[in-house]
Amino acid sequence: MKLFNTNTRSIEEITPLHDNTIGFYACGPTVYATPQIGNWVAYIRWDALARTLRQSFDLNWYINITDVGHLVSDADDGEDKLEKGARREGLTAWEVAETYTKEFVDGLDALNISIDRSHLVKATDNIDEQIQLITALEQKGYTYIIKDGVYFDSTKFADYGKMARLDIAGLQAGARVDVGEKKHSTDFALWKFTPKGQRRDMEWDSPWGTGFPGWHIECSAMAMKYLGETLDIHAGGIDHIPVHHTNEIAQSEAATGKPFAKTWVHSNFMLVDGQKISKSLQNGFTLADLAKKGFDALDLRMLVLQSHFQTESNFTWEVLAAARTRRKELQAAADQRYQLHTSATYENIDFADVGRQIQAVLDNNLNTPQALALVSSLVNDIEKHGVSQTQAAEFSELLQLLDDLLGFNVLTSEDITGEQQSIIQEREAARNAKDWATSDKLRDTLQTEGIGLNDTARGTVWYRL
RNA sequence: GGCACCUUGGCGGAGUGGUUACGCAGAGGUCUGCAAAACCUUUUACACCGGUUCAAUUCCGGUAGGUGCCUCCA
Repeated sequence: MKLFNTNTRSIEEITPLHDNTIGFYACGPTVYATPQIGNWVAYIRWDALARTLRQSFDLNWYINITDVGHLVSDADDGEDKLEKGARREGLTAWEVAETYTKEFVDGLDALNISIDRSHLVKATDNIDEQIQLITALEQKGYTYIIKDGVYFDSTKFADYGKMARLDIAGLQAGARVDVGEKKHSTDFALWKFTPKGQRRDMEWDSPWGTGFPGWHIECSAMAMKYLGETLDIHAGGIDHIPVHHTNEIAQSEAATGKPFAKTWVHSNFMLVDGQKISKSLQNGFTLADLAKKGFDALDLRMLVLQSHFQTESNFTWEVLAAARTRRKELQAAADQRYQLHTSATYENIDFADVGRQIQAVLDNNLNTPQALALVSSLVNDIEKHGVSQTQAAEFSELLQLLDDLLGFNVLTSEDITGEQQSIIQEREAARNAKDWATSDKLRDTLQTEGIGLNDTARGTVWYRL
């Protein structure tokens, strides 16, 4: 497949570094609060990427759980988000991490995100690896120690900020960066010391003193531990480009002397009502907020996949409702696998070809909107022509492919019950007898059971409301 | 202030140097016991101004407006 590589700003063919395996690392959540829709966007997109990659390669996908060390400011001062969250909620940092890690995993389940749950790796389970990486950097002379921690000297890494195209001089001229004791504004903490006389919920011994790892080091340490020194693909939000990914590249490549990742992909932001998601606007809706309004998490999945990952997208409740309708139409088409017709009157759809087309557009820089356009055209054709019994196998194969690639779980819906089948037949009999009262009453009965009916030329077709 | 991006029909959102994207929503009609579906029609989509070209929404330049990052964030 082809993918836009932020590092080169061009679309490139993905070819595995080793055998046929793609090592894929996506930056994960800091588990200190309930994830909101903006957070989910990236994981939904990376899931689509993963599903597409699996069609061609063996995929080895990891996401980190940042359960320590993410400071409230990239300036390396300020508090650890976990410790702050803990104080806010009267819990320990460990309890906060556990609570929100569970929420994250529950969300992955609801959104049908296909990462192996054992590949969700925690920063706190990999402290030794982080210390080892810092040690390697220290031995190569990239670090220095000041009062509050061990820092990476960004000026010793020649290509610092290359991917982000940072204008270091411009950054340093800006008055907004408070350098503090750091030697340069772009230097960053590798290890932070627990302040004298304090105790943190989360702290570890290290060669430099008791403390905790910086935010950036965990990603490098875990990515390289699980996937090797050079990753095939590293993903994250576009906001990570200038600081987090810039620092990951610097510390990883300084330590190994090898490229950290071959391909970098970045997910653009989703706005809400055209504005950025922020606490003050209270527009950071959670999956629970969606559920309260009667939406399924998969409706959000549809909304997100309707736009391309590199473009800025927009969330409104109206758009979410449109996405829900679109998803239900897809489900209704899939449910016709239980209602195959025997008539030769209707045109056969070339399901295999549709599948190939969908794969092709996804292989072309993960064009999910075009894939969904093809799906919708297919849905229209199915509504029009139905699916013939002679095509049962091809149709099932295509539905399986759609579930594999897009993850809407269309194959999980069950056939209607025998009782419901009988009601449909009774209604047919009533209609033939022109007993409209009975006919309508039976239709209402099914409606209360969540089944809608269409009386098509092929006969009555049911769908789930 | 520095850097980058965007501007497509009521909303969302692809794509293309000359052909209906697609979805949702609205209006009228055909059909139907009704409903739904289907079908037909409909509201002359590509910010504006120039340029290149036989031809630009699609390439180039400018103008206007918007957004993002630089500061927690996907």
